[in-house]
Amino acid sequence: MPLSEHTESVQDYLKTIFDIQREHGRVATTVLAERLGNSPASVTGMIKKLAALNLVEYEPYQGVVLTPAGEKIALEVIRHHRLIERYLAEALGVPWDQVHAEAEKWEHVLSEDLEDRIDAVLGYPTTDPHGAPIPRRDGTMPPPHTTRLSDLQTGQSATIAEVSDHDPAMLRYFAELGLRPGVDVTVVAVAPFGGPLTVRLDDVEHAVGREVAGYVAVCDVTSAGEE
Amino acid sequence: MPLSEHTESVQDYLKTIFDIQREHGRVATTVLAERLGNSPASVTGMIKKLAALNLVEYEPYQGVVLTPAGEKIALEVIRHHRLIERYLAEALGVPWDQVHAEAEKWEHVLSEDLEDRIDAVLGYPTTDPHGAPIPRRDGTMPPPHTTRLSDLQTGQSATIAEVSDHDPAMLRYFAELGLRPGVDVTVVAVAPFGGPLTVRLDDVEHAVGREVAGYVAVCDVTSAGEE
DNA sequence: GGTATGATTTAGGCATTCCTAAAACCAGCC
DNA sequence: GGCTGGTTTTAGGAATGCCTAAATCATACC
Ligand SMILES: [Mn+2]
Ligand SMILES: [Mn+2]
Ligand SMILES: [Mn+2]
Ligand SMILES: [Mn+2]
Repeated sequence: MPLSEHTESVQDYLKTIFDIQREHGRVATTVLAERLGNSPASVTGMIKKLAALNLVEYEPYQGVVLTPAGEKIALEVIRHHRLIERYLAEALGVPWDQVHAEAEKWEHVLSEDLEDRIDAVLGYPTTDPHGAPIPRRDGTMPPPHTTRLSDLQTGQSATIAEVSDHDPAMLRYFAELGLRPGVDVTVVAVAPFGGPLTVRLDDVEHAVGREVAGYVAVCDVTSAGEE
Repeated sequence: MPLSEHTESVQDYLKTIFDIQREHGRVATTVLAERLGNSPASVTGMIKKLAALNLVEYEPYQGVVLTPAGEKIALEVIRHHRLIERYLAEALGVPWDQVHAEAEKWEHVLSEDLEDRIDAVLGYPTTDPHGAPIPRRDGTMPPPHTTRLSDLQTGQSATIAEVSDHDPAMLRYFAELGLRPGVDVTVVAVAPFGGPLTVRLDDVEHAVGREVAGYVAVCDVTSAGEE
């Protein structure tokens, strides 16, 4: 049952359900509708179809959860998406704030053969340009990074793991700051009352809003003085 | 009015009408239906829609001709298609009998920005892997080659200009023969009663059916003894 | 000039996927 | 335990693009 057995709509629903499930567990109709930009009524309709295809478990009024079959397809679509983003950035020089839109369409028409060729040309990468993990061919994927830049305390250092890829303007802002996956960051100060963080990137200090810092995931956190 | 203003279906209709128009002039409903794999009734329906959009001139029972607006879109789709084929073959090593299927889908979701990047990476190519001309950005395209390999007489030589790309099995056959655009070919013998041609390619002689030779266009024809 | 034949269009339907408006449901609160 | 506000589903409909079967048309031939 290759990807092409399902419509673009079904693929996008499953991918989105997968994303929401990672954050919220069970997926409510309204949340899914909001994320997809469709009306809740439309989402109820499609959800019933997905349930009939055994791609989600649906409990009326209680939202949905992916079945193993649904999750498998979601991971295939996400693999396409992230491999394409990586390829566009690396091989064709597409700016990282534009790769998402292009991948959103191409992901649905990429053949398995071309997927493999792209994977090989890139040297079997494990993350997309925003640091998000690329699902493996066998349908496994590393767990997401749970620590956010906004969780760090004054004096702590970390490595940027992943940035949110849904707002192109925010991505351009991150690029200006030099804030990209793999770069080390140190929190110099944290303003009170939900105020900004002052962070050092490449020996330059920047003040970053608390909310924006919530869109950045980090790893390898160390406190001042630690190894 | 970018390509994306029109559905994939409309794009494929216009592209196919353009192709048929090159060969037959006015495009009959049945011919279009045959080429698209749709029923004639469906084609009549879509044709009316295209006429309402001013993309074709439609005379009931007399078929259609593209308007300038329709031709412009057709050429944009064909440009996408052929640039993609060239890119897949050159940058990703996709065999030339497989590029068509991949391009058929991707052509509809390629952004203008990515089109330009691909064009630049390839060094602004003028033909696809099968030798077909790539329409220019300004919507112009060189005329097709009209002389076919099957038109040559014994003793004549020529250069392969273009091969038909619609039958993957035939493309694999051509590849085996070393028959590809740019290669020189000499007709050693022509069998009577519509029989095969004996041709020399790379100093090796092959017998090729008359019908198959009709799917190969040539240029720079010279007769034996000529310069 | 009538007529058969094939090409084309019309008629009626179906599947997808979306919408708005109205009804039904569920949970938290008094 | 009933109200109520927000969530979710149902009802009814629209657009797109395809189908088959049944007219209808054009034209080439007798
Ligand atoms: Mn998508
Ligand atoms: Mn991404
Ligand atoms: Mn196509
Ligand atoms: Mn081609």
